[in-house]
Amino acid sequence: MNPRTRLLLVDDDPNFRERLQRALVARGAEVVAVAFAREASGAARTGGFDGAIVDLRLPGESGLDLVAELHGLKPGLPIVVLTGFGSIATALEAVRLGARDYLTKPADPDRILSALRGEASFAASPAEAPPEIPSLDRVEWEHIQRVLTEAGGNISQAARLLGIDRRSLQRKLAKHPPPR
Amino acid sequence: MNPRTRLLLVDDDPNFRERLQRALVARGAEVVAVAFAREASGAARTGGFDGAIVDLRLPGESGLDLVAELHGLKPGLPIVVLTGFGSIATALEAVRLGARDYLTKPADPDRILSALRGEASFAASPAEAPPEIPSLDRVEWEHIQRVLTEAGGNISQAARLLGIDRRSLQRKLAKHPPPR
DNA sequence: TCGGGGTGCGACAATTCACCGCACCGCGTC
DNA sequence: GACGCGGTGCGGTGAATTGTCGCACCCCGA
Repeated sequence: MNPRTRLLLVDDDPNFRERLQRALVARGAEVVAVAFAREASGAARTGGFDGAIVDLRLPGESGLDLVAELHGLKPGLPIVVLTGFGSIATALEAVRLGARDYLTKPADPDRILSALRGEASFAASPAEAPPEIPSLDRVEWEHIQRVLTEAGGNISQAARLLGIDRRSLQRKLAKHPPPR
Repeated sequence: MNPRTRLLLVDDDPNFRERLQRALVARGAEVVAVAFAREASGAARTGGFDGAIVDLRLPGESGLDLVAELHGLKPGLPIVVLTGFGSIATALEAVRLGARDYLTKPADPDRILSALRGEASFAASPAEAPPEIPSLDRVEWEHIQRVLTEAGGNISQAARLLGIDRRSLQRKLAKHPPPR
C-alpha cells in the first residue's frame, strides 16, 4: 500500500473489526473503523479515504445500501464488500452498486488490500478459473468454516445454525484439519 | 420477449442445449444453438443477435474468453453466463468481462430471459437478499444437485466427482426428497 | 454466590457409510 | 448374435459417524 493509505472499515462485529483493523494497520494503512452505516457515511463525507471495506451484514441498513451511498459520494472510491458467506446474486448486486470486489469471511487481509488496489480476486487467477468440482467433504468443510466464522467461533451456536449436534461439530473439527 | 428475439445459445452438452433451446423457442424467441466457442464467435459476427447465453464450461476455450470476445464484437449485447455451479470469483469475472448476469444450472428459462432483458437476478429480490444460514444438510443437498446436473444425471459419475460411494449417493437421493 | 451458557470429552445405541456382490439393461463392436 | 463395457438398482455386512446424555470445568453478569 502507498504510504499512509486511509481506509474506512465498516463492520458491526467488534472482534472481527478490531482484528482486521490491527492487521491492516500492521500492513501500513491508516484505518478508521466504525460499526454502523450511519457513522460510515458521516466519516466518508469528511475524511478523504483511499478505500472502504464494508460488511454486508450491518444492523439496520444493508451493507449494499451503504455501498451505493459511498459510491455516490465518491464514485472512484475502491470499495470491497465483506460478508460471512455470500451468494452469487448478492455479489453481483454489490459490484453493480459500485463495489470493486466481494470477499467472504474469513478474508485474508492481504487479499483485501490487493482487492482494493484493483488486483481483484479474479485477477489473481490470470487466465481463467476452471470451475472445479469440490468433493462433498470439501463443501461441507468450507461451509462449516463460514458458519463458524459467522458465529464468531462459537461452536454451540454454529452447530445450531448448521442443524447438527454440537458434539458432531466438535468431532468434525477435530478430525478434519485440512480436507484436501 | 419482443417479437422474434434472436438469441445465441452456446453449450456443449447436447441434451441441455436442446432442451433449453426448445424452452426458449416455446417462449417466442429465435434461437441459434451451437456447441463450441468457435462456432459461436462466427455466428455472432454474421447474425444480428439480441442476446447470448454462454455456458462457462466449454471444451477447449473457456466460456469466459468467449464472453470477452462477444462483448468485444458487440459491446451492447446482453450476455448471460450459465454454469453447472459457479463461484463468486468467476461470477464477478464474467460480469467484468462483459456479461450481464450469471446463473447456475439448472436455470429456469424464464429467469434467463429476464436476465437478458436486464431484469437481473438481484432485481428479482427487490430490497436485499439477507444472506441466510443454510443448514449443513441443505448445503450438501444443493451441492449434490449441482454436481448431478453437471454429470448429466449420471449417478456413478456424480458419486465419483463428489468423492463418495455410488451406493451412498443413491441412498441420499432416495431419502432426501426435499430437505427443507 | 448462584445461575446461564460455552467447552471438552467419555460412553453407547442408532444410523449411516464404504465396500462387496449380484442381476439386469442399453450400446457399441467384433 | 455374442461380447465387453458402463450404468442402475438393490441386498448384506462390518466399520465409521452421529445423536444423545452426562459430567466437569470455566467465565461472566446478576
